[in-house]
Amino acid sequence: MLKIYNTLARDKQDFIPITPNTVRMYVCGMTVYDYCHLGHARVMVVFDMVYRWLKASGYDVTYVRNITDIDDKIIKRAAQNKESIHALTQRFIDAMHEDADALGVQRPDHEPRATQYVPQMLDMIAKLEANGLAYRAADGDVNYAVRKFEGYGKLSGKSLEDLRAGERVEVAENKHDPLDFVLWKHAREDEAEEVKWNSKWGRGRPGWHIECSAMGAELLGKHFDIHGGGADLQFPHHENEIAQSEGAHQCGFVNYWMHNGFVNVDKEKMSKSLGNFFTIREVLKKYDAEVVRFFILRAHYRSPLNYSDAHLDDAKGALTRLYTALKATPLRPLAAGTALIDWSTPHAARFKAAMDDDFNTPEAVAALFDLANEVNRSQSAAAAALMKILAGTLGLLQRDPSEFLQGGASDGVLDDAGINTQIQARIAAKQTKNFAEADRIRKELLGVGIVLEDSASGTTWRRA
RNA sequence: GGCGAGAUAGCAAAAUGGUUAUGCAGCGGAUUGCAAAUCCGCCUAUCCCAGUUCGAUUCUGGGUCUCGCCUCCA
Repeated sequence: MLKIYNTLARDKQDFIPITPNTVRMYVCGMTVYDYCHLGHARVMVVFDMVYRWLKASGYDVTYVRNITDIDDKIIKRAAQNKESIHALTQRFIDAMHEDADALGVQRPDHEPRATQYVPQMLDMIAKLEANGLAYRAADGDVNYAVRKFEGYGKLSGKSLEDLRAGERVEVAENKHDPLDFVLWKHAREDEAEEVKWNSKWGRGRPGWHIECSAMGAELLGKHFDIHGGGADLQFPHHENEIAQSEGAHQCGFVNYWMHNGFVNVDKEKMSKSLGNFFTIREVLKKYDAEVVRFFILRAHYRSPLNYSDAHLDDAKGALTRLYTALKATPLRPLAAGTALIDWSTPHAARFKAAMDDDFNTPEAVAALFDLANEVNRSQSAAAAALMKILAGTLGLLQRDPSEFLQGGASDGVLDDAGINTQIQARIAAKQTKNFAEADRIRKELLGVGIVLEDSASGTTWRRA
């Protein structure tokens, strides 16, 4: 039985889908005005892992991850760049897809863009207004009346009183309550026509929170199973989504809320404002994308994940051990697909128990290492095949081992042919017992990051 | 200030009311021409103080420290 930590309950709960064997999942995606950083990588990889595990568990999953392509920062950036909103967002959507593909992140079933669902949002705002939960303020904005929604604060555990008492809540005269948030922003003179839509409340554009409520309902229904995102979205974004969706539809919205932890740098949250972020493409210049994916999955998704080169190096070494085991043992030919996994075998059972326990990937990975040990010891083709299939449910170890071990950053000094020439020269030297020469060649290669490994079946190489 | 999460060996990171986490690093052995890889064995832990208990790293209370949210944030 799969258990999921539900932020709403602050506890692990048995996962029971609304419709048997079916899972409908929505994850808050990116605001596309810049390149994705490692924090975004974590959300994508974590929920890709969830998506894969749900499918491996036999569920028919519909996964939606939205794209926010209209918002203040986008408008500002486009103006700075003197380019259209559409050109800007399309550029960074393409970049995001490149990054996601590199990290082995499967495309969600739907990637709705906010700008394509404005009518649905307007519809929803109208419902909220009809239900007495929205009002048009003096400045022309349509706001959500937080005080009118009874359950406000149930996700984040905050009470309206506490929030109001907080020093950082701004007082805005146009709002009935400082915590009221914008559903529809009135059009501003200085903004491009491209960001203005007609509505019964006048020209304008949607507030941020309404897009997720509207697109979730459109693509998954008013009531669905899982909603995910970074822990920083818990409040106010997800709290507001609940207020909007339940307020408009007058029914339950999401059963399980999942929030992943941050990527930190020196124990501080990686963020744009602190300037301590690393973009995915920047990191991928130094590290293999699968190493980055492995680095993310080696920690539990709710724990903080500290980023540093030392940790990436460590992840690389660990992943190398797994691929080395696969390299040494031929796989028993098996068609892909989890239907062939015998979950009763000890390693598979341990792996499954770990994954079913709130997606405990560190424990699942530990099972993989134990399996690698067995593979190395027994040279069992079946064990190697099991290892690869289990890892596949995490999106790992699917490449040819040699590609992984020999790939990566080449310093350009030697190509494969050059390396093989050196290896042949060393074999010749060894045959004449000229070990000094053989060692010299090996040392020379090591100097350019090539490690030679002799075995009964010959000499192979990998990059350090 | 309000609310929440967490403190595990040199580093990273799980789990557990008593019994091996796991990876990297380190040490010893096997193997190797020597290495590397691999195998076998070993070493280094549970922030502090009380309490519950036959027994607590695990539960309870207090403390210290760290981080996050309360403003855009994945």
